[in-house]
Amino acid sequence: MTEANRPLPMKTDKISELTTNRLSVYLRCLNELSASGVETVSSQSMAEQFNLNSAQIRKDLAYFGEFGVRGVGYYVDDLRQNLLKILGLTQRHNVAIVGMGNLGLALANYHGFNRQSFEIVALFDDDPAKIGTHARSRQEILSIDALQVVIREKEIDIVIIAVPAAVAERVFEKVVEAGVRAVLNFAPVHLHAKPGTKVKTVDLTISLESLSYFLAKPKSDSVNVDYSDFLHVEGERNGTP
Amino acid sequence: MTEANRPLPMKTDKISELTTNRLSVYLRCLNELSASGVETVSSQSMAEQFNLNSAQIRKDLAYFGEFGVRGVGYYVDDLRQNLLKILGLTQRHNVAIVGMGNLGLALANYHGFNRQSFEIVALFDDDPAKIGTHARSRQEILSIDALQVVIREKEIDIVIIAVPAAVAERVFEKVVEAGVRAVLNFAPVHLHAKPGTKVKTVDLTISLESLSYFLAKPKSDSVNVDYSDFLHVEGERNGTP
DNA sequence: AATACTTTGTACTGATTGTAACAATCTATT
DNA sequence: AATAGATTGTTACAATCAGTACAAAGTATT
Repeated sequence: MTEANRPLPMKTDKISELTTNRLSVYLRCLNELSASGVETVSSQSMAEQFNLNSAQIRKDLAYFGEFGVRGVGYYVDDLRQNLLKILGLTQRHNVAIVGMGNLGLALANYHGFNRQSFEIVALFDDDPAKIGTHARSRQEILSIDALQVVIREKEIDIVIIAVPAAVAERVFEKVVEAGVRAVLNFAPVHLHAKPGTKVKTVDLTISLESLSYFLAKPKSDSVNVDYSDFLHVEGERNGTP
Repeated sequence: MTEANRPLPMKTDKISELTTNRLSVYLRCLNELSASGVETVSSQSMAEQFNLNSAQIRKDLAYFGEFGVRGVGYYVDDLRQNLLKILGLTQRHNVAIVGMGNLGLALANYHGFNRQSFEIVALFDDDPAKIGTHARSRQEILSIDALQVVIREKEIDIVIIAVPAAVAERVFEKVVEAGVRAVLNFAPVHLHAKPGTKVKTVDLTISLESLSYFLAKPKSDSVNVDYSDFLHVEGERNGTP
C-alpha cells in the first residue's frame, strides 16, 4: 500500500506529542531527500543521515499506518504526502499574531514558516500609535478590540500570542472565546487551557537559563544534544494535575 | 540549614534536563511570591498556586540539597537565592546574537530576558548593508568576520544563532572554535554538538506543526497542557545514538 | 517536657518512553 | 518457482520519569 490517499487511520488518540514532533522532523528530512532527487529511503539510511534511531522512525510511522514496503523502504514523496496529511498541513491555516512588539513584528515577517500551510492574515496590538500602521509594508495592524470579530471573519484557527506576560492570560481568554483552539504562546506565563484547546508555549527564558545551568554545573562534561532537541514540548504527561 | 551560601552540592551530573527546566519555573514562581511579600511557602501551596505537583517540587529540589524546613516549608528568598546559584544566574553571561534578520533584531531588543544575568554585548551579520548600522539605537552590528575575535575579547559565553538554516552549521562551527560552549539555536537544523558543548534549539516550525496536528486529528478532545509545556526540551535521552 | 500538627525528603510503584531483537513480507536473482 | 537478501512492522525489554505514601524532623501548643 503505497498510495498517498489512504483514509487516515485509527486511534490517533493516545499518540504522544514526542512522536508527532518527530514526525515534523521526519518531514523535514524527507523534504531534503526529495529536493535531492532521492526516491526511496530506508529507515536505517534516514537514521544515519540525520542522527536518528531507525527503530524509532519505524515505530512512530507505524502508529499511523503502513507506509513502507518491506525489502525496499519508504517512497520519499509518498511518505512525505502522508506526513503532510497526518500533520494537517494539506489544509491552509489562517494565523493571527497578537502583540506587535519586537517579537511579534519579527514573527510577522519571519520567512521560516511553511508558507504553503500557514498564512498570517491579521496582526493586532493595543497601542494606538501602532494601530493603523503597517508592519514592514505588509499587513495593517488592527486594534485588539477587533480581535474577536476578525478571528471569526477571517476564519483564524491559530493565534500567536506575543504580548507581555501580564496581559497574556486576558488575550488568551478572548481568543479562546472567539473559537480558536490552538495557540502558540511566547509569553512566559502559564495559560490555563481548557479541554479541547491546545497551548504550546515557547519560553525563551527557560531556554537561556538551561544554557546557564549547563555552564555553571561542576562537571560540564559531554552533553551531546542530538536531534532530540527538536522535541521541545515534551513534558506533558497528563492534563490535569 | 537555611542560608543561601551553602557550598553547591554533589552529583549534579545525572540530573535530567526536565528537572532543571522545572527549576526555572520554580524560580519564576518564587519571584512572584517574593514580589507579593510572601516569606515562606510550602511545596503544596506552591503546587496549588501554579499548577504543579508538590512531590515533584520537593524531589527536584532535593537533588541539590535540603532547602526546606520541615513543618514550615521553604523560605522564599532563601530558596530563590539557591536556585539562582544552581542555575548559574548569579554570574553575568555575555551573549552575542548572530544574524540580524527579523528574529535576530527582535531578540536584540527583547526585554523578556533576565537582564541581571544575561547581557547582549555583540550583534553580528554578514550583510554589508547592515554592518555598521545600529540595531534600534543600541548595539552596532559587526561583521561576522570579527566573530571569533570579539567572542574572545568580550568573553562571550552564550551565542544565539538566528541565521538561515543553510549557514547555521558553519556559524556554529566558528562559534565553537572560538571557545563558546552554549548555543541557543533558532535555525531549523540539527547542529552537531560535540561533547562539552550544549545546543538548545527552538524550532518554531515544529511548534506550529504541532498545533496543526492537534487541529487535524480526528478526536481533538481534551488536551490540557499544563505547566508542563514550559519544559520544552525534553527528549534528550542520551547523547550518541 | 510532652504531645499534636505540619511539612519535608525519600522509598516505592506505575506509567511512559526509547532501544534492541525478531518474525513477517517484499524484491531480486538463479 | 524457489531461494537469498533486505527492510518493515511489532514485540519484548530496559531505562527514565512522575506520582503516591510514609517515615523523619521540625514547630506550636498544652
